[in-house]
Amino acid sequence: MPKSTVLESPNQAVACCSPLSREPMSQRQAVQVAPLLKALADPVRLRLMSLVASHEGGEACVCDLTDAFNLSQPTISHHLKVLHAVGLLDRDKRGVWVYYRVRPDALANLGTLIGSAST
Amino acid sequence: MPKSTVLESPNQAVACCSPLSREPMSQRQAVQVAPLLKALADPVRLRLMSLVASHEGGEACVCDLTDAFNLSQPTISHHLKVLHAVGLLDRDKRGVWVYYRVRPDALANLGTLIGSAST
DNA sequence: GCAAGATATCGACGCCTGTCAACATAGACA
DNA sequence: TGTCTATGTTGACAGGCGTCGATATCTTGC
Repeated sequence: MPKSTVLESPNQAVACCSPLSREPMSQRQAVQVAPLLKALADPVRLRLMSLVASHEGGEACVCDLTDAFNLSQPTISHHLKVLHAVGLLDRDKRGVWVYYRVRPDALANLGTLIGSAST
Repeated sequence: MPKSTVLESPNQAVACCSPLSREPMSQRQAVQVAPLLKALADPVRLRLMSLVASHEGGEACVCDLTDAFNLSQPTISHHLKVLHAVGLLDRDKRGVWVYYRVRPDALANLGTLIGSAST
């Protein structure tokens, strides 16, 4: 049984932070949030997130995604792994296929932290 | 050589894009937006943005910022240049001091693009 | 003019990252 | 069992990035 050293995904850490412009961000917060943005800060991963999010049913299998790029399958798999590691994508294996789905609240929390667009 | 290919700052490009989850992002859009996120995807630059945004008057001079980090002055200057290059920070030199200010709408546009996830 | 201070640029150094080819794994089906 | 297909992992490579010390540029004041 794992001990309770929490080891939460970066996605979890964002919800606790007030918007960027609200007050000076602590180094700890910045170190937690930066990996999330770094995961998004790539054209391929941005399109992957968008493709998955806008795909019918809110999910897409890898075979759908690889066709949209002129990249090798391992490269796409690598990018999906990065997005999954930081908690932006959920992974669901059904039979031979693996379906990815945008994690609820992940993008919303990030958007709030950056823009506080809610105002 | 190409003529007047407008050369707008990445900041401008974000406003035109619909939210991530709305429809599949084009490669062109992704290539335009990624640099903005990449500029934010660093703990030091995240804190710099936050420090400037929450500083009194909405602006801060470099001397205020360097004190908040255990980093050399050239390093801070480099990070500020990155944020300024993508249009996230405005730069205003007054006398010997240089004041940085968060560019209006920059963070808001980014937040809107990222957030507003699938309802 | 010169000196001092604030900020930017340069050159170099390790480290990280995106990409691929090759291989590995795992399920479906005969 | 074995083969086929979908996906992940490994190892390697080039290029990008964060950091620093040294240096340059600019502004104020003498």
